[in-house]
Amino acid sequence: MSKCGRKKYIKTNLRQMTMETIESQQDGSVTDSVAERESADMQTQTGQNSIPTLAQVATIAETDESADSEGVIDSHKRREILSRRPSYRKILNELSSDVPGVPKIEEEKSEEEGTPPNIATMAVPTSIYQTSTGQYIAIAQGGTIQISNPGSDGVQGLQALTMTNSGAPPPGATIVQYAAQSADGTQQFFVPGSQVVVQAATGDMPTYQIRAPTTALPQGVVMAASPGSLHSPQQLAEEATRKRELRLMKNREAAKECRRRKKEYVKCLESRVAVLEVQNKKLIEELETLKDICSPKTD
DNA sequence: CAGGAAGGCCGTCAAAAACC
DNA sequence: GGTTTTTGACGGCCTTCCTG
Repeated sequence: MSKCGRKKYIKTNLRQMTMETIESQQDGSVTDSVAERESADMQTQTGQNSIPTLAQVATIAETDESADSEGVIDSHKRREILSRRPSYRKILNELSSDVPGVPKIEEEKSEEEGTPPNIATMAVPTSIYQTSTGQYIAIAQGGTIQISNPGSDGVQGLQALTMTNSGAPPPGATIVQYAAQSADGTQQFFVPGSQVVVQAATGDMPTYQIRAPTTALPQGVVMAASPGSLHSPQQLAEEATRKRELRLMKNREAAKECRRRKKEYVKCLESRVAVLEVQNKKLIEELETLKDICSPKTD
């Protein structure tokens, strides 16, 4: 198996292995779980898994090995074999409802990621726009504008502005416009509600102002209108690009969140394994004690 | 110290699941 | 049934550790 193939194999089977471990322990089988787990770990690392209950994994392993010799892997076939389980959140929440003490994965972000002190409220954004310098502007329901720097991690770096005179945008006229640079060295973003966000171009800490729009568009303004009002192929292309970037940004964040949940899920399973191992050990000891009591030596 | 192996993290794509 | 969310898979980049 190549380095990459091996790496992917381990990644692919991690979740299935841990789930099987938990499920087998839930069956109530009293075994030497430590030895078994170590054995399973070895099998995972060598890619030679042959545990009967992991028929799917074994199939993958065989496919993978034969693929190494043939040099071609049909990823679609893999997908078909690896039927998806419910989401980590769902599994963990089901686990936690069965077993008290197992933490739930909250719908909202956990407190450790908490709200930065400079943000009063984190309203759910209804529109997200990217500026020509890569910054993101999110416009929330209450007229709050959040500006995020691309280099920042997560919500850190978000800045909130509240529009004092935000009226409802004209129906069917959701328009965002952004300019590369205006003549006075500022950057301007035109947002729904006929507002203009102006970014000062100097200093490490950019400043933003909400202004009433001037009658004429500044030089260099690029307009991205709603699809219904698009005409030229260039505008269509820009709209498509904007949509794609928005989708990519959303998916990037979703992937981050998914990985965070996955880590939490794995942590939870590991702690659960530890608890069950202790339980198992106690039960074995209890069994031995009872055996001693019930079968006294006959001399 | 160079080079390879191993593993972690990230962005992206695509498909399944969930939602409305 | 269309849209959004979630997640497996993949490839790339980076770091760490080990070996010659």
